[in-house]
Amino acid sequence: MESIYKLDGTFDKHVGEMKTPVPPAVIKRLPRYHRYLGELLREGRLRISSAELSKIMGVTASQIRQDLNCFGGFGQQGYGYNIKYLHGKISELLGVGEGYKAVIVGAGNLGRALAATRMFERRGVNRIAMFDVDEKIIGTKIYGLSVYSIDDMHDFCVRNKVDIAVLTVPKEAAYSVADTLIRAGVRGLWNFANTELKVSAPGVVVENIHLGDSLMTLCYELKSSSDEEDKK
Amino acid sequence: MESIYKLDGTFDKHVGEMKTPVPPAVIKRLPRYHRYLGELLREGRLRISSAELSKIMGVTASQIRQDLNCFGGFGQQGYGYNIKYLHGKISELLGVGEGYKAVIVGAGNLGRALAATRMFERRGVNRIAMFDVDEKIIGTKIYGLSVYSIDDMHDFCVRNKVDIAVLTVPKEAAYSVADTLIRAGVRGLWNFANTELKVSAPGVVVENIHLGDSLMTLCYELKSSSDEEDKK
DNA sequence: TAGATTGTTAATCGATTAACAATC
DNA sequence: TAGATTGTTAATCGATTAACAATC
Repeated sequence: MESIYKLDGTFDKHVGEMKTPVPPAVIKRLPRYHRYLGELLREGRLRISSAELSKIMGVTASQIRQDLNCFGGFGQQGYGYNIKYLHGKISELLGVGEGYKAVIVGAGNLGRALAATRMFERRGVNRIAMFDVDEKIIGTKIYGLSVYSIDDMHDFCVRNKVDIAVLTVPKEAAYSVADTLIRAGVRGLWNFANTELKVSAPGVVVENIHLGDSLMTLCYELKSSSDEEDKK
Repeated sequence: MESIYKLDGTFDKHVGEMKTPVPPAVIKRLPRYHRYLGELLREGRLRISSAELSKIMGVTASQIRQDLNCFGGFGQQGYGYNIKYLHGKISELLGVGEGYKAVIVGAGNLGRALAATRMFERRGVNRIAMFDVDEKIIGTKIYGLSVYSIDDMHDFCVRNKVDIAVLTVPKEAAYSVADTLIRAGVRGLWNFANTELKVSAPGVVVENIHLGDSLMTLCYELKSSSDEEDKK
């Protein structure tokens, strides 16, 4: 079984031309592909077929091939997909390795929890500071991250060209904090405040997290599954 | 402008017959409707038209009417929707008020953060305990919740008929913890461990949370929006 | 070469939107 | 009643699956 893949992970075939705009449904699935491929990579696997990946991920092989083809021919007939190459390609598409700089605003429980994870490094995002209003913790370090006064946030973000802000503030504060951040040039808001941030500033993107929605979905499924039991 | 709605929120029209199975796309939207309607309710609003709600939520009025009609005629021609009635109906559908009992497994940063929120009460879910392996915190209380040894988890869950477990444990522990919980009769797993729990036990439902996926999506959008800027 | 597996087209399915008659 | 707004059907759009020819 021969391969056109070279050792350095490059590819002989002419690929990578972005064709039509990538469907939103495909984009939503990319992080999941990225996760699974990363795992396979860590296991030392070199290649995988759409059929095998489909079994692992619980989707159809057809969907995998269709999805990956939105970005150009990543695979090779008779061989499958090179895991390292594919993982790298998806990383690229998702902006891993862009070296984005992030700050965490709000050093409460959730802020601390996020400060403690390796989630950011893993995706090439650098956390460089935390901000809070609580005098007692300003000046301290939380998991290696310095906590500054929220009064210094604007200047800090301008000076350090911060790309992303993680909002773990009370919902009453969300809009004013977001406003300050956007005026300081921050373009990505990851919002955990208990409100849906709607921002119209051009070039600014927001990802609203609603854990409560997920809890509700769980309750719904729990209820549905009980209802079904009852029917029997 | 008259109304068929009575003061107690009931409804004269014959409604509520569940027709065809509700499309998954609609179910995914229900928590969001629930949130917005809850907010309108707190603002003291009594009724709303699909047109107005569509503006607030950023979806089409057509979709709202289509969605709500999956569950029966909740609205009234010429009047709109009664907010209290509609909110209650969606609560019911989602299983709010079923009085589910939940435990939090893992008293790390995220576990604490979840213990501190009012997210559970708000949705009628009662947290009744936390579990951890750390001797130093076993026996203490975190935001009013007693922390027990994970060794006692099985018996506790059986005795108290626990419905839902929130997993904030290291990913290495996730499967063994999940296994213990399921054997103790827990039927809903809300999984924050950094791995996708696949459970085949009948009647057990799992909601996997991958915050990292959301961060990646944010990076993707950030990158796309920069790319667009560049084009100009 | 023969076998495996992709890339891609065509068919199916489901979700969204538009339009308007029904009706409050 | 007249105006407003739903419920519902039909049209459109997008996403998924199936199938197979291309090709490594």
